[in-house]
Amino acid sequence: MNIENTQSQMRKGILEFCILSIIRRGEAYPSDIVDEMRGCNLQILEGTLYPLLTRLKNADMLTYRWVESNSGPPRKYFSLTPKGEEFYNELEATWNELANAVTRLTTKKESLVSTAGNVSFGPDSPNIPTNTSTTDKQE
Amino acid sequence: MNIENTQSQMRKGILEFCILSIIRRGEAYPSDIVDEMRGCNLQILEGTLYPLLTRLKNADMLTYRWVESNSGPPRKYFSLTPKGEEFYNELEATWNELANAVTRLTTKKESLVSTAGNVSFGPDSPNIPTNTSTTDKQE
DNA sequence: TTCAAGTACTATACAACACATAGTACCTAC
DNA sequence: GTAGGTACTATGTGTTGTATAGTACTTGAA
Repeated sequence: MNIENTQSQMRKGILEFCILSIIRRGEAYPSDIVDEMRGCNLQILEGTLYPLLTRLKNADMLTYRWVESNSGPPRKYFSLTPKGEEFYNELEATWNELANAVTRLTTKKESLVSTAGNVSFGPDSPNIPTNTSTTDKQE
Repeated sequence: MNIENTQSQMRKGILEFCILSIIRRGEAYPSDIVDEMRGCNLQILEGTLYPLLTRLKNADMLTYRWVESNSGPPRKYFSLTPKGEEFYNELEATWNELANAVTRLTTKKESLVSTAGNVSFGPDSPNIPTNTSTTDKQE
């Protein structure tokens, strides 16, 4: 439970969305995409991107065409299919809902919950430990 | 690659953040949290929440105290530890960065990439298929 | 011509996590 | 004391990002 891991989890959820967004603006091949992402402070690795593109292609969200390069092997330039466009739109809606929900949650004031203070402890509850803040591991 | 799955992936990354945010406003027990999340259109299930809380507690981000209920067994009321506060602040910063990055990506205009049109096809490239839009599965 | 270096893509094993599901313990009420 | 509800626990599964190694093509220099 380190911070890097959690940050990576956050990124993870929106990777597809970001990649589709980049491709949506115009054909792109993997290195383009990596550069774009990095330019927006979004880490992504080859080992992540290639499988993801393959998955999207096999789901008929993307197509590609081979384009020769003058500095190395040919490249796969990806673009969105109609189905991919539709998918992207749904993801965009989802993202907006999510961002709204987070904003609502994090900006809400306190004292909506926390009725716990009114409930009295049970002095004779059979299995309830009496210490207020427990630190015992129980796995 | 259905939309529900991807939406779930998006949620996944921010679950910890949201839960910490709720607890941060005041002590809460699991059902409180589920209700709060649902109230913000954020689906979460028991089977997800309980392991997550246990993980956070074992990482010393949360503590709990037992509080008797007058309608069932006693409840674990969770609250943030200092370490948890710190963790939350880092997550908040990460979320803001991420949200910014997505905004930048999705609102960027086209025509920054897509220089692909200028590159000519190689008619004699050995292993390059000549069809423009491929649909072959290759796994 | 052949060998090295760089670029582009592929394949495989691994770890983290949400989710589904079943199970246990406690409480209240009839 | 037994049934039903609430709170929490335990285990297995599928998806997916990541790490790492490997293959194929191109260019350029010895």
